[in-house]
Amino acid sequence: MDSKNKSLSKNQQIVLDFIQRNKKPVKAYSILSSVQKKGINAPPQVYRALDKLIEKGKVHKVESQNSFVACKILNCETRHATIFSICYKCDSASEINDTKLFNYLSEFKDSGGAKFDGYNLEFFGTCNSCKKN
Amino acid sequence: MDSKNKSLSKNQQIVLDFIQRNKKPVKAYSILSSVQKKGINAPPQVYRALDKLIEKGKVHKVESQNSFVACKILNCETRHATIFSICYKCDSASEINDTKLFNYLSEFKDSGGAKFDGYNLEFFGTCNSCKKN
DNA sequence: AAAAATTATGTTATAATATAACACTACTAC
DNA sequence: GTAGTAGTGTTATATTATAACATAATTTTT
Repeated sequence: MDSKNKSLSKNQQIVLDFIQRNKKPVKAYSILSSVQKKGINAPPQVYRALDKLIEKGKVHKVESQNSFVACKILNCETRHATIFSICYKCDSASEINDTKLFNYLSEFKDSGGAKFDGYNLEFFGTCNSCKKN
Repeated sequence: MDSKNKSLSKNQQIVLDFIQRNKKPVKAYSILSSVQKKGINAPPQVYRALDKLIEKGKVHKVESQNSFVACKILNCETRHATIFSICYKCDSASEINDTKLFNYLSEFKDSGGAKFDGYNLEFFGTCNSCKKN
């Protein structure tokens, strides 16, 4: 077992393993049907695992797709500060790890001068592999 | 009828009127139940109107809430370049109209140097009225 | 180590969100 | 004036997510 996953429960680990095996974001019911052989039988088991994995920063939800993707940033703790680029042709999503943009958004203040607690940014475009085709 | 809404169909106008009357984002089925007296009876009628209103830039979808809000930016044509601040206590959402941030995101390039076609940014925090309470 | 509190699991049922498919109508545009 | 496009109405169904309840495992406190 991965040392950084030590604190995960059985179902959380099963769900995370599956998500990590996929390059693209996966849907909750796709997770469900893929882990039924491991003893996870019903939607609440998947959604509960997802909730905890998101809390722990292991997984992010791609809001515009209702899908879930593993965080590739080592020891990511930023539950609520995510930046994705999403291909509208093939639905692939990759996390953007751009320090300057990250800082810009983290420091951004509302009209009253107060910072926000978090953000979710999704860029839409054509991914490199779809551009070639 | 509002001149800038001239090209809207009957159902589109009914749905937009309802959304505009609400300060907060509204849910599709809440729209449905509110416009049944106007002759809209079924979900597809609402979702089709929403799709067109979004295309026309009159309405934006708040992805993290599955809700819909009227665009307050005059003659907004930016279907796919939205910035919201969302209160996680009361679920209110307001569109942020910050030219500098807008430009920053519009000019942002992926690792291959290509611009994106659009983006959706949602900031999360406590709105001013919830801060007071 | 026993009691209490927290976290996780398993299960059934159902709520909430969204679309497919089909028949028909209205409105452009040439 | 007919061909094409956009809009409407309807039924049924697909997809996404949670409520509610019973039980078990783990951790924390005493």
